[in-house]
Amino acid sequence: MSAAVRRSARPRRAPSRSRTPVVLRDIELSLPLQLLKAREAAMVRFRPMLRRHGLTEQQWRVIRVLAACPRIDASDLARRSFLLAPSLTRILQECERRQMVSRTAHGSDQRRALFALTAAGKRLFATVAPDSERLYESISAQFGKRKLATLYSLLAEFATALTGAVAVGADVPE
Amino acid sequence: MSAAVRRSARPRRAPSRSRTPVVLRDIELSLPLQLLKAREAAMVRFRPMLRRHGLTEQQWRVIRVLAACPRIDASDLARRSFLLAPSLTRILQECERRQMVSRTAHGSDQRRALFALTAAGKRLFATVAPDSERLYESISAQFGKRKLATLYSLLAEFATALTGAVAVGADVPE
DNA sequence: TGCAACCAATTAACATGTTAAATATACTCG
DNA sequence: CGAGTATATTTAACATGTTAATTGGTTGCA
Repeated sequence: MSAAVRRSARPRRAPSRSRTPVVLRDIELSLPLQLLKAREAAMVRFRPMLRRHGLTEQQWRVIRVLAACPRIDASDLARRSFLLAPSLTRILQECERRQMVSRTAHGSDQRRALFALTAAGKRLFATVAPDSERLYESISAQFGKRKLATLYSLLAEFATALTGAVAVGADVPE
Repeated sequence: MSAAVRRSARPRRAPSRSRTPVVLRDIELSLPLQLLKAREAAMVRFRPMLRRHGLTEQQWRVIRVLAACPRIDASDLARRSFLLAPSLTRILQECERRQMVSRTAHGSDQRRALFALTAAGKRLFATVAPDSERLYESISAQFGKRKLATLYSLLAEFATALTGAVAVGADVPE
């Protein structure tokens, strides 16, 4: 309240916009932060389910990609699961140790390694996938399929606008 | 090419949708992943700038909040900077060590600690903020202010729809 | 052929994310 | 007042994020 008193005692001036004070826009207008919050709102639902299956979010991303792309090399796997190479190295080591993923040599290029789901890995995927679908559907229903589609579209546009335009893309083959 | 040959040799069938195979929707339809990609598209621009100033993304989040809320306690700071308490503990320790942030006791509640920017912390903020604004403006211009506003709005709706509805909110005062 | 530039994957080092447990202080109600 | 409960912060332990450096293998080309 004393603030209000002091305010009325101050000389009036136009509603800001005169100087350029060293005041950053409110942190609520940080897009990275809002993207993080939205992501966390979703992950809060997925994480406990994955945890019950003994998986981290990133391990599950790897398994999902491997379920769709058998015998993929580490670089492609990193690109598709959107993980950095050092993270992927550790994750794959753990997945191999737990016999979910197998590694084989790449015939012609000895630098590369090829990865695939083991039988146990496939079983795990088949077990987790329905739970994942259920959660996704419930989120989709709660938020609205229409709005969800719009959101996807805007996110893709945003990523394209920022990366595609400056050729920072992750998808430049050959 | 041999794949194309084999494909044409296969018996034709309706475009799926008959059984319910253990095939999760394509990973490109993972909202958490798309949110992460969009966020990364933006962070790729901010990180090098922050790094030049010797800051991590999270340290900068803390400093921004402190610049707007002098003398805030750790719980509020965690909420507003969207950091988990253990992360915040470590970040604040480092910020104190570097004399950017000071810690004082909370008069009535000895459990709490109050934090504020030091003079050096304020100078740092004043130095970094304009760079941050510039990058934000360039992103805003590149993506389009109209679309950016729509995106913000959808993200907020999404977070509210998912957390507000189940009272997982982070903002329940008193 | 041989070396220089390049490339895939890993390692290193440090910061943060995530969950659970520990510590210390505050509150509450008998 | 005091045991029991709740809250604020920290610590612990492990997984991942981030950048830089390293290790082996490949390729182009003199």
